[in-house]
Amino acid sequence: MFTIATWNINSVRLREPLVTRFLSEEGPDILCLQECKSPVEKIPVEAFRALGYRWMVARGQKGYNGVAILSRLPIEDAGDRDYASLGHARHVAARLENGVVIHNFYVPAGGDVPDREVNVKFGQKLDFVAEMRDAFHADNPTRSIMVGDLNIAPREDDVWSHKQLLKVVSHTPVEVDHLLSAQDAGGWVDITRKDIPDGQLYSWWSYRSPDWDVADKGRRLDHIWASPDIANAGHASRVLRGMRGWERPSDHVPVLASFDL
DNA sequence: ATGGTAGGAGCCCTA
Repeated sequence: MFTIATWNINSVRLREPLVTRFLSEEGPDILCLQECKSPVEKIPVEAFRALGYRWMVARGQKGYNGVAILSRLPIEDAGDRDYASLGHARHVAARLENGVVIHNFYVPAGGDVPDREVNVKFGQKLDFVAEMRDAFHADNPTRSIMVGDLNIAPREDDVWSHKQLLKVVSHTPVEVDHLLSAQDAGGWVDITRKDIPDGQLYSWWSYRSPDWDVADKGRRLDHIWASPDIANAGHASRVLRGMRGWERPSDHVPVLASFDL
């Protein structure tokens, strides 16, 4: 059995103390980070190594994006793909000794206007997810787990107001269609919603909303999916809402799951 | 219809 967590950290260097606190308190076997905003060589690996996280597979760039997989189980680099040819560090994969492959994604946020004719970034987001769909269709993933900040909240109960967010990037029908097509192409099972099927569930609250806890205008942007052959092994999903209230928090909180593999 | 906050780089971009 192992546990896996995904967390958009919004600067791994600034929030090194939060990462070490989380690793100490929760002790996931694998932690997938997004928005590290750091070249790989400047990620504070020694602090993580001191807590037993001896392995890291990462892709980075200065200032933007960046994905890393920290692990206290041995992992090897399983490559990356430049979805939508953006030249961004938004995907990396690692392989455990038991053959399970972990994909860590940071899907583009997509800008403010949900129209690719007037907002290039929205088109890039749709293209990115369409290429994920094509890759999953071609690869037919098995013994695989995919996690990350997908920047799309697919279900009505993944947002604070379905009606008010229908034209807000992250919950528009075209984005949801793209995401569900990618999920379907790989046969991926949404482990978080398999375990927590009912009710409002969020992993992100904007920095711009003070009083985030009371207002609770959240969205579920962070996901853990499993290939269909191992979906039954996934269980014990959690979303650590309380961490949004930590000092100098990320605007995202960790999502966790366990796998009996 | 608007503005609200945060991080990194470096006087503006992205989220």
